Amino acid sequence: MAIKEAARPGGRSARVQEAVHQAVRELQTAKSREQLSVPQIAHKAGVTPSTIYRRWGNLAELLADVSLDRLRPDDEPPHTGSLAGDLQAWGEQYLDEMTSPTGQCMLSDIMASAERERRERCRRYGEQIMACLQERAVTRGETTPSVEDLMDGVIAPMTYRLLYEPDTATPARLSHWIAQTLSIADVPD
Amino acid sequence: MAIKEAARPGGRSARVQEAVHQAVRELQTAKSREQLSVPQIAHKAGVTPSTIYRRWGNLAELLADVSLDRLRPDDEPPHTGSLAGDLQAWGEQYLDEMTSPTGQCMLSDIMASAERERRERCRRYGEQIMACLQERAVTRGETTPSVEDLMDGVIAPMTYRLLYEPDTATPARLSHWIAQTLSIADVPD
DNA sequence: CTCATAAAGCAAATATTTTGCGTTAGGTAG
DNA sequence: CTACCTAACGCAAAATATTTGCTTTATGAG
Repeated sequence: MAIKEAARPGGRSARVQEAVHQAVRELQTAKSREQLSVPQIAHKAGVTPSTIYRRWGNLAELLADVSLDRLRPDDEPPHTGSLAGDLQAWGEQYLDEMTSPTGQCMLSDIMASAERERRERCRRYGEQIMACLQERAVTRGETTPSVEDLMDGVIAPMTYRLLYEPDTATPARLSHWIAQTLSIADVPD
Repeated sequence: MAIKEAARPGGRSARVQEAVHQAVRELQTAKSREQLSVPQIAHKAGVTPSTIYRRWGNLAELLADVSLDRLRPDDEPPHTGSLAGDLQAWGEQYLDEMTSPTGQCMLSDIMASAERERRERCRRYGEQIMACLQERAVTRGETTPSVEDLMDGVIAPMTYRLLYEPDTATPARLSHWIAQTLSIADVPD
């Protein structure tokens, strides 16, 4: 019986996961983090609390899982013709997303997770974007910093401010970080 | 009756806080984060759980409070005669501290706190160090980046890696960040 | 189709968190 | 120094959340 909801062909386990994630997402729009609880989510998802506890361990891990799931790159970052432009374009929409109440919650939930693995994935996400944009630049023949320098020069300050001081995570500062990082493109390691 | 334990003259409230913090610190050396609980801490501190719930709200906030308390600068960062040297010296001991199991827990606990205020304090801590070292440099007549550029160029990548990829938070990379940040000291904003 | 297994349901047992109310410590004014 | 006043604490009952042992069910392999 592979056809159940015509949705995801993942079997029962996948259906449960989807139902729970969905329940979390819906509840998050209505209630604040403080008033979310596992039994409540379980009820909305049509499963028993013990299913959630056995699978995710606790509320924090579940929320982190859901948030990380949402982080997937929706689509390819826009092409602007230059590395600086690509970085600015991608970064602006990312900042916009992450300074919103929803985005800030996502970041919080992810950081609150004890699982090292989760932060790892979060980092890889940024790294993939940087690698993608950098490769485009290389293809165009631009001289570019290493992916590592892009992480340190752009992703790091962006993330730092999103976490510690979201009001200062602005497009203007982003330009600054990009300019400085690209200006040292040819400084050897 | 101001003299009670000859310890801190803060009155009952301060005594309770100290007892609870102390209990947390002791338990943390013996048990893992998973097996810490409010009732357990309360018992060790000689208070009732409701006292802790009323004052801190929940375990996560209490742990964050204790961790942040430990973050206070023990003493003035060492003088080396140059900004690069001061940054490297301070940074190395900070990396050392924060890559340790204890340090990683502190960071986790702080990031898990919902209180924006706490992260704020965490940021100010870094900012104070940078401001201090920068002022020394100015006094010596060195040309230096702004405090903000130091935050973005040194603190941000350091923090990013401590949080997301602690194995790569190394003194060698620190030198790299410092060198690149100081090399753009005279680039106007 | 049948069997083996992993995941879910259920419900009882624990543990934690919240709450109402009485008590105490510390501060302040008289 | 004494007599309040208030914020914080203790206590214990009630409400919730979490864990756990056992049963049931869905899925995939043979």
